[in-house]
Formats: sequence, structure tokens, C-alpha cells
Amino acid sequence: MAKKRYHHGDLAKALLEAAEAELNENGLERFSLRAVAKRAGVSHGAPAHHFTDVRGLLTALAADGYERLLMQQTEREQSAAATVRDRMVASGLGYIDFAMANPQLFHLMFNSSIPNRDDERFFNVALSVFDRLVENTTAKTGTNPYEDHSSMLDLMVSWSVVHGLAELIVSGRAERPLNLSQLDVEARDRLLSEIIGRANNPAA
Amino acid sequence: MAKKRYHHGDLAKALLEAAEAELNENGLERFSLRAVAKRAGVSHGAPAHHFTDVRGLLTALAADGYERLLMQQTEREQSAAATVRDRMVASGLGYIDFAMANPQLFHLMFNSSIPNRDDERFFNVALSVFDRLVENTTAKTGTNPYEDHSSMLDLMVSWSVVHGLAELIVSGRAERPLNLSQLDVEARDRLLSEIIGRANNPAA
DNA sequence: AAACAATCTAGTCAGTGTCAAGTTTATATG
DNA sequence: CATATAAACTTGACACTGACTAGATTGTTT
Repeated sequence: MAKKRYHHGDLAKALLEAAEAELNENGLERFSLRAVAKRAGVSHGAPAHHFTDVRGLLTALAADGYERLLMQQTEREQSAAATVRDRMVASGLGYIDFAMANPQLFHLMFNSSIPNRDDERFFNVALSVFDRLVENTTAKTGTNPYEDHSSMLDLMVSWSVVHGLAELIVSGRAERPLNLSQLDVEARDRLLSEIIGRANNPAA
Repeated sequence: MAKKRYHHGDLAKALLEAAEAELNENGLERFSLRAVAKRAGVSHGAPAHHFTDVRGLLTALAADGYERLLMQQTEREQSAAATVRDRMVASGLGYIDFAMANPQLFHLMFNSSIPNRDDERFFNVALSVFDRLVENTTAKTGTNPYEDHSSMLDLMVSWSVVHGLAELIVSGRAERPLNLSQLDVEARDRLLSEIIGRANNPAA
């Protein structure tokens, strides 16, 4: 941990941490690669050797985000998964957990064209999020969405309501109707579960 | 329409049109105020007199977007509104119509922190979008969401699924599961209506 | 006709990401 | 162990950005 060595040791990791800190403090729209380098205690040209350009850095950060999103979902599913439908709701709560805990990162992952979707790691880990949704839908409907059109529609209902809810919450638009900021964690979970649950009702 | 007059005539309008064209060509992340000025045939300092800064310009453009979003919804509702539930679905289709026809503008309106939400016109017209949702929900549930908690949850189900669907489509994430780009307009409408309809089912 | 306000131009400034060239350090090879 | 080579990092330059200022031009009012 000597401070003044010419070689950093693990600059790639340090840059990712600095990038996330900068992202949280300034938001994606004021994100600056030079500020990241400065925060990591390194010259403005250094990041290029590890991530080529700002896109490369943010692609890697977004890929990390998808991994953490998956972990949040796993946590929720394991802690409260009685029925298959509860499992789907829990998975959605994990999705929203992640968005609320990492709004700027969520924004980078889903609402930005900066991350390179052709990047191999990014592509694979983003696909994993979808694959989990396919598995949960298969368990819920009893048929694989890729083989059964109706099951795929159910998948899209589940994904849309959860993703939409996450977006509306993170952007502050759910505050007026739901007053989420004034609820404790348990009440918030019940509220969100109810919304997700209603959308996932079987056809009348 | 004389080209070389010192005063433009209606530069504010011309700048808004140029801004939208630039937005569609380059996207929000590469948006440049100077490029907008250039496109409008005016010096880079001119926009400041009409919109103060780039935020002011994009706030005005986003407000225009909300007005057009409302118009799209109105069109859909009027053309195919038999039952109250059909009306809710039609309203959602209008929402998605707008997003698909104006992806960059939609992105500016909903996924960006650039527009100033305290701007009076922006605030009011964005509120109008929510008010329409309140009206449609009232018609559907029979109770005002502001007075009945369950009705508000139904509102959030409707909004979330439509907004989420719009986001997933515009960002290209719905392509793999739905193959929207290979469907004609009628088939696409039926598909989206089915998804929105399933989410809006009454409780089982 | 003269004063005034609005509109627009042109120049400057600090800040950005990327590129090229040079310096320092680690590692592999003889 | 010495030396060649590659990797990591610094430094300076470039074109571009949005915002600010001063000044030029034009429309409006008195």
C-alpha cells in the first residue's frame, strides 16, 4: 500500500471503485473520466491502459452492476420463497432493491447507450438476468416461454411491471402516488409486493 | 423568410426544431448546443437569449414532448374505446406509440435529469399525464385513487407495466422475447394490448 | 428623430476525452 | 547477473464543449 510507487498495483479495480463513487456523487450526466483518474490518484491518461476509453470503463462498471443485481435477486428469493408466485415477486423485489440502492448505476445499466452491449462480459451477464426471468416464468406457468407464446407474454408482464416500477421509483415519479419515502422497509415491501402480485395474477 | 436578416424572426421555435433533429441524429449523450445553433444558422451564443442555457432549451423540448404524448394517448382512446378497460389499454398503447416514434425525446423526458422539473410548464404538463392516468383509473375501479389505496395500487400497476414496456422496447430489450421489429402494426398492437390487458386483470 | 431594449455575433475561459511521445518500473531472456 | 522487452504511467497537445462578456445590429417606443 505504499503511496508513491509508479505502478499502482491494482489500478483497474481502484478505477472502478472511483468511477462508482464519482457516479454516485455527480451522476452519469456530469461523469468525468479525468475526475475518476484524479480520485484514484493517477494521471488523466492512465485509465486508457486498462479500459481503452471512458466507454470501456463504464461498460465494465455496468457489467459489475448486473452481477450485483443478480445477487440481490438471489438473496430475496432465498429468504422468502414459498410458492412459485412468491418467488417471482421476491425476484422483482430484489430488482427494485438494487435500483433503489444504486440509482445511478441502474441508470447506467438500463437507460444509457454508453455501455457497449457487444462486450462479451456485459452481454453474458445481462443475459443471465433475462435467463433468471425465463426460469422463474417457466416455474410459474409450467411452460417454457421460448416454446409457449402465452408464457412469454406472462414473462413480459412480470418484467415490465418490475422494471417500470423501478424506473418510476428511481426517477421520483412514484413518490406522489405511493409516498415511499415515508414508509419503513416492511411497509414498503408489502406495498411493492402487492403491486407486483396484482400484475402477476392469472387471467380472470 | 429572408435568409440574411440579423434578427431571425422566430428563433426560439427554430432552435426547438433544430434541437429535436440533433437529438434524433446524435442522441442525448452527444447532444451539443453549438451544433443546434449551427443547424439553425445562428451563432453559438444566440440560444442563451431565448433559453438561458442548454438545460432551458431541453426543458422546453421535453415539455413539448409531454404535450405530444398526451395527444397520442387521446388519439388512441378516441379511436378504440369501448369499455373502460379498453380505454386504459388504448391509453397505454398511445404511451408506447409515442415512445417508439420518439425514442430520444422519450429518453430526455423520463430518463434524464437535464430537464428542470421545477419549470412551470414542464411541471404542469407532466402532471397532466399523471392526471389522465388518475381519471382512467377512477373510471376503471370506480373509486378515486387519491381516496382509495387499492385503487392507487391499480393505477401503479397500469402505469408501471406500460412505462416498463415502453422502456424495454425503446432500449431494445424486448426484441429478443417479442420480435416486435418483425411484426406489422396490427399484430404488434394485438401483442402489446394482450400484455397490458393481462396486467390490468381484476384480482383473482 | 432619439433613446432604449431586444437580438445576435465574436472572442475568451475552464473543462472534457482522446491521442502521441516519452519516462519509469516489472518481467522475461541471455 | 545483465540486458532486452513489455507493461504501466505521465505529460503535453488537440479539438471540442457550455457559459460568460463586450460589442454590434436591429426593432420598438417615446
